[in-house]
Amino acid sequence: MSIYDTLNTEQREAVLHTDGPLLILAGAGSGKTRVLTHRIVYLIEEKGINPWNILAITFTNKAAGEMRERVDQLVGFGAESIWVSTFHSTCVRILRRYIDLIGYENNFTIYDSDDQKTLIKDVCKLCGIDTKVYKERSLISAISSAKNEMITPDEYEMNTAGDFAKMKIAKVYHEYEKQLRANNALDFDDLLLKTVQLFQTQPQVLDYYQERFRYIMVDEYQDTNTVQFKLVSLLAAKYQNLCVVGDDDQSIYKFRGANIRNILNFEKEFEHARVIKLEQNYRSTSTILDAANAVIRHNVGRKDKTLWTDNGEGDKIKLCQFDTGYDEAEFIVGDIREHVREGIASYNDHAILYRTNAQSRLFEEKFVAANVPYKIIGGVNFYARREIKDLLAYLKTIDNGQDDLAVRRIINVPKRGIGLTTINRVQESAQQRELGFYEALGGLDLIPGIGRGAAKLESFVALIEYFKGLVDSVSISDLMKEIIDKTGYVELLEAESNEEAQARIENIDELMSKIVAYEDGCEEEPPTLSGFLEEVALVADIDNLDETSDYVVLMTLHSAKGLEFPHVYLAGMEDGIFPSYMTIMADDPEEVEEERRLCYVGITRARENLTMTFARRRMIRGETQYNKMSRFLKEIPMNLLTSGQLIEDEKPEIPTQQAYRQAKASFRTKAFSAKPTQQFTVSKGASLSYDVGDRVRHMKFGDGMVTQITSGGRDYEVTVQFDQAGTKKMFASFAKLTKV
DNA sequence: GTGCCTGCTCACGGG
DNA sequence: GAGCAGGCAC
Repeated sequence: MSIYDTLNTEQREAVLHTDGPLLILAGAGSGKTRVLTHRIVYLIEEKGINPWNILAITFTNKAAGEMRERVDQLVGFGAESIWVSTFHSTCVRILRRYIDLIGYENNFTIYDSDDQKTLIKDVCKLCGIDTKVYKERSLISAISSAKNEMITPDEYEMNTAGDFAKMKIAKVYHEYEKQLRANNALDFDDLLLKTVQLFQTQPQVLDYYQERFRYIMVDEYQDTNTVQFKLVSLLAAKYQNLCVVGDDDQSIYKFRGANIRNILNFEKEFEHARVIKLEQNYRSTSTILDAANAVIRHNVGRKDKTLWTDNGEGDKIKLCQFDTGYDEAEFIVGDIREHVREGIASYNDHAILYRTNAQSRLFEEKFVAANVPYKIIGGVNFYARREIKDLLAYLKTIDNGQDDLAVRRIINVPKRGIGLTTINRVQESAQQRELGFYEALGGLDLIPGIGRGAAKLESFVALIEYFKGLVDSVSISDLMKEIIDKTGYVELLEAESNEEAQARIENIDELMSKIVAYEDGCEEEPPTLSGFLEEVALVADIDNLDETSDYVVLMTLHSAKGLEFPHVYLAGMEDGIFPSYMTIMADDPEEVEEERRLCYVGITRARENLTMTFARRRMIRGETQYNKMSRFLKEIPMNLLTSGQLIEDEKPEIPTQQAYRQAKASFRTKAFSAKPTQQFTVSKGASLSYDVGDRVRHMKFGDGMVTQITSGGRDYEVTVQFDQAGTKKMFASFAKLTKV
């Protein structure tokens, strides 16, 4: 009996098909990871392939680590020389070796989205672009999609077709690229794009990697974008041994460029590609699976497949409605506590999934109050915190003096009396002399008007040079200790002696232990500063999930991809939240389809129990919103559901005639009562051009009907039932509603 | 040059 | 509800 006997027919077929292109359409829970690991083992043990010749690309570092571990358990030796990593890590490794061939230095810096934003701001200032008209966010996303589609600034410029806005974007794109290059920095998209450009312009490098990676496997293929596809095609062009695994129904990253055509057209791109479908689900009960199938069936243009299972029917899916998000959180936390108390399950058997990170807050409150261990994945990234970014900027400055952003971040942190004026003078002088910012500090006497600032700048340079002198002789952790010591960073925080400063110090301690952990666990022979900074740049929040710790996990539906839990709660199942307001309002029906796929992902995370919850009203950014139950819930057949809380047919959200009268009456009594304080509001209210029952228009939410107007102190609180956006409560003076 | 206040904008997802 | 730019006083 061999390890391959445990696979089903299709799985075995996929494992044994080693040569030539192969597309595995693997439904949720169909054992694709098992197939991939067994395939690697088969290549090594049965086909005698050198592990060195195998490349496996996963979606997260965590998945990469797990895959290596599993292969390691199955093969005698050599697992460590298989190259298993994410697209981004793979590219960084290649670029660190060869990027000098396309005009960068090999110790380039990786810019995260914060750095990107800072740089774009600078660029806009430089190009005289008003960021009120052209939002940084949209500029970044325009540039990012261009890069994902491998459109260079020049090409972008040629395709503007006289479109004024596009010409502006082209200008920004040009300048942004110039600055990145000057800073010897790459953004996330560049990591992929530059690697493709490297391969396209340096045939000898491409040939080296084609020879090296004779067998290539790509997981989560449905979420690859155009440039990733190009990368894989280039690498696989010679030997054609490319195996991709994906599920078009789980494609949820269109917003960051994922191109679903990569999976739908695989057979066209790679002729003679073998296609194998894995449709048997080993994870969930049939009830859960039926619900998932029922939901996803509403999408058009998907590869036809139906998941089935011979797991039992299991429990029905619990559907619970609550008054507020607060009640929702309380119920879920209580439910989990009960499971644990009854010994049915442990904390880490439970996951709470939601659409947006902001939803985690209510849960956090309740978990703290209930003293239940929990872990929130995502939200504010550890490495995005100010103190961490500051200290890392020191490391970046020491590692790559060309990274102007890093230098400017720390030149006056902690405060050393170098103000904006001085910094701007240096900046100007640097530009004129075509030097980097830090370089320009070398010739202070050449900078006009620098005056008293010069001495301060000099001592800053001396400090950095001192650190640079340490790099080769001390470890990264010792270097960091020295930075903290010499700058007095922690000392200053200690002096503040408040809770916030204390939290920052704790974060710095955590950074120190992360550095030490890197040094201990580093695979590269001597741990390098660049190596550490790169690991920091490429970690995902989900990489920090530890399944062996006993805590309830909270995360977004996006983060949950690839995971599974016995008990899953899908919270906030409301139109406007999930599917999100933006996608409902979008003209493109594809947007709601992507949300539906996300729902499918969520449902299929559950092994035994699924609970879906929604609230009638909930506070969103300080505003009370009234949402209808999610359209996705209505797509689930009734016979699969049970109501944990009272559920009738959906409660009509539009108040009855009677309620109208009541609302109107209460408006009148309030408005015309004799209380002097309210007299004042009457005069205000008299200017309202609409009344209960009127149709009004809102700039963002569109048209709707006023259902209630109440006096809320200085202003009127108006409740409007919008045609598209649901019911919203807002202050009259802010809402700027017009009668239609 | 620094620190504080205010008002404004922005809130979907992430390597 | 939060973070940030810009204005202002010191």
